[in-house]
Amino acid sequence: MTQNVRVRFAPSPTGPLHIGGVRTALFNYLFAKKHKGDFILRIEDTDQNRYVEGAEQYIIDALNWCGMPFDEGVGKEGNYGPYRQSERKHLYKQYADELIASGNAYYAFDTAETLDFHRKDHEAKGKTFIYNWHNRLKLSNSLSLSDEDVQAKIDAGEDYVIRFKSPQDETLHLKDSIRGDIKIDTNILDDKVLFKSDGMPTYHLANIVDDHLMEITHVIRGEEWLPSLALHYQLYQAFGWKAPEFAHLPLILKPTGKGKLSKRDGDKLGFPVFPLQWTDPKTNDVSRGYKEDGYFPEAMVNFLAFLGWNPGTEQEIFNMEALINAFELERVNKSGARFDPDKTKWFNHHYMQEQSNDALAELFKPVVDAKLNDIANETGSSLSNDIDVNYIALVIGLIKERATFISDFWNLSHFFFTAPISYDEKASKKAFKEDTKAILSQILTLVENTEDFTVESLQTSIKGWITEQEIGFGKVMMPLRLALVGALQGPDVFDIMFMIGKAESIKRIDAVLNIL
RNA sequence: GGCCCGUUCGUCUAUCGGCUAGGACGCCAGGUUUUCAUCCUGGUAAGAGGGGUUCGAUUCCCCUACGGGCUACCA
Repeated sequence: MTQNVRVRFAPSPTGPLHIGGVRTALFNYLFAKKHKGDFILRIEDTDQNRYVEGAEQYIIDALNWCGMPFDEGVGKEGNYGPYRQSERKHLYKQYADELIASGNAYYAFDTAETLDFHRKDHEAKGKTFIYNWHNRLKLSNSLSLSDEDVQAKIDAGEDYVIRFKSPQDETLHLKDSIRGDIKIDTNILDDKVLFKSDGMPTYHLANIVDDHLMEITHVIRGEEWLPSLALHYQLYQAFGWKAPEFAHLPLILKPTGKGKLSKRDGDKLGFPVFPLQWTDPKTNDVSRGYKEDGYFPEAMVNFLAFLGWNPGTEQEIFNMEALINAFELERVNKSGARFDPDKTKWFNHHYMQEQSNDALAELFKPVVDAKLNDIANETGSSLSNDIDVNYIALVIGLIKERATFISDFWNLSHFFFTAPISYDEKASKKAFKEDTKAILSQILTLVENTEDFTVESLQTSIKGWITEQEIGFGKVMMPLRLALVGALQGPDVFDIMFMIGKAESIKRIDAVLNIL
């Protein structure tokens, strides 16, 4: 009987999740769903100093927006809760004690100042201070002090931490599903703090205890945890527990410059690094999000999946279901991936085309209403500010292939809703010639005389007239377009006329005739 | 500094000893659209360097260089 796959995403609520974190969550989610397993959200809030209000809810909202809901976690209690480490506080001490009893850990009383002094002192000599076998006995802990002294210190209420007793002269053989075998000499490992003087466990202890208690089978996390793997392996060994499989994901690097993508890069480099907008509760600074910038979650997920993973085929468009089917940990890369905002846009353009015109119209309608309202206020004219959503959907059908974001819509479609208030200068020079007035007045007559105002009949009558008169198409179509749109851009001229209707078409041609 | 991980077009990547080194984004050119964009076609551009192993290395090993991570009573 094979064990049911259980993976967890275990962020720390120190702020909004950035796309590196989202990618880690995504790979966990894909792996879980691929194996019909469970995806668990555990909040690692053992550092009370770094807790940020709202961060936890943000993480949950972000996962939901991306379409990767968790099966168990905060607010979705399963059989392994609670899922917030702060609420599991009472659990950890006994495990730390167990390690002391088995000789795998010890009490340490060194103050932060002492340790700090040693670190600075070593640094000044070009060395690194490591708290382990080679200097343990010179420091203040239950290995260097007598049992009575230790007891006395504890009884006196002196602060202490519990440290892992890292072994000497051993070679650890670690396994990582992505990187293969890694050998580590235990002599260079330090005696990490497992239990803090504030009564909270550190990440290392809490993580191992919870992963064990929650029966996590695969730990998929960022590469920044690779150096801790040796400690974690040893902890499983010390407890006599079976270790899960580990997979360390490559990091996401800045688009330009050095280092891994950081939370601050977004606002600096002009693209979002967060899935959703985030307002810092302390400073009120707002950081933009993919959602608010107009990205579809499918586009972000698709793009993120390809940062460090690929299916081995030439297919690049994958929705969540397809990703779940294709995903394999074995095909995750080892090297860090530079983040490329341009490619995200390309994905967004693709997913834009897959959206229905009706759904997009619902989203675009408020924008149209607001814009028309602004124009009405500015010009004093009375424009309808309640455009039929079906009309908007038709407009979107004509323009969406040229849009990457919904925010592109207005610039691509304003002439469907309101007459041009000015004519592009360069375009005017190109389109308005001496004979334009004569030509346009003829067109005006044609338009006026078009009984059934359809694209076909307009086409037949205008194109027919042009052919008949033996004038160049450009001489007619360019000024006509300029009259309707205000610039030399946009969809087919006849589509535009049909959409805005006969009266409005006549009005716009007339307006140009008056200024020529 | 120490330890660990990595290194193919500008970027994301394919290749699991035998290829004219493939695809995508970007960029450039042409075509469609007498507009603009989309779209289509084509082009541009790469296995860090040096040693091995091998009939043959981008692929395996070593060294160097470079990049990245970690080095907290943070996760």
